[in-house]
Amino acid sequence: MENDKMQIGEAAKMAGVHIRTLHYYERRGLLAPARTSSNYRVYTEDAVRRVRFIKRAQELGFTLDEIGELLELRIDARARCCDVRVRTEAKVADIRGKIRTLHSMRRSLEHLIAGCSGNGPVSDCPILESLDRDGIRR
Amino acid sequence: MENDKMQIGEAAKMAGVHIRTLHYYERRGLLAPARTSSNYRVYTEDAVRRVRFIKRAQELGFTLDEIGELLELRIDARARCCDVRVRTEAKVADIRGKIRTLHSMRRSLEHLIAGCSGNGPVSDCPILESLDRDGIRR
DNA sequence: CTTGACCCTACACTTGGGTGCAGGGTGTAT
DNA sequence: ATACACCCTGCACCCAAGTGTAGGGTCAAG
Repeated sequence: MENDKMQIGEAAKMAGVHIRTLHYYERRGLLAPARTSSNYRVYTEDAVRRVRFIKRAQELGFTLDEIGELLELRIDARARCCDVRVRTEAKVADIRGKIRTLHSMRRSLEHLIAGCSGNGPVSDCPILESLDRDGIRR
Repeated sequence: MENDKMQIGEAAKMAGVHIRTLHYYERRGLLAPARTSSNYRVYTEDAVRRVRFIKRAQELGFTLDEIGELLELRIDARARCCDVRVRTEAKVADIRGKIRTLHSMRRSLEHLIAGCSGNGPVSDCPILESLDRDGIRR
């Protein structure tokens, strides 16, 4: 019955994070574990699931602030599914923008590489020359 | 003859950066301007070109450390063009990896959105449920 | 000779997500 | 009773690439 109560070390291990990360999430308001009489934090399996939720949302590109909002939405009974959907769509748009930027960076670099034989002294290097002379090609 | 000598304010304006950025680059070892007798920094047009080089390389995704290496290569007479090319190719590989990660993040989020009607209370939201339950889909 | 624009250094602060360490307390097994 | 693993707090530090601010010094024009 009480076997899902654990100390911070075990909770950290189960969630796959550092103890200090749990401290940190608590400071950020993402966790609020109970305490024993000797002031030890007590975590439940729910808390561990919550931490896994946080890590997965991070992998999906959400910041801790955004994750905090998602967690609050979950608690707010008036919140609607579409609130979550809108945030997720905004994050997708965000990611699209990052991908576009990286694509143009990659194109520019590939262009530079194509103009470089790889031989000769660095003084003749067309890559360095181009960085000297040109703007970024988009 | 001496008309390419300037103070930090003018150099910053010409390079399109903040004065404090030039201080910072100097601390990072990317610049080493001469000094007047009253300890004012003196920049040449070469220095301004160097700063523009730095900014362009940053736009291409190089860190200041990597840019420092590129600048040193330029000075090293034994350095060969292919040294620069190798670094550039590594950066392209790096960018490819970032793009792949972002693509998988986007796919996962789009998958979540597709499963969400946008209606109903948040307690039924498939997006939050999925974050609770699943790992990231790649 | 004073005003204003410019410069100097050193230090602290920012964002985001933590990590490290010191100096203490707790709990249990031997 | 003491060794050992575990926990607590608070402060400082890390990365990158800067920005902000205080408290001074320099220089030219009016």
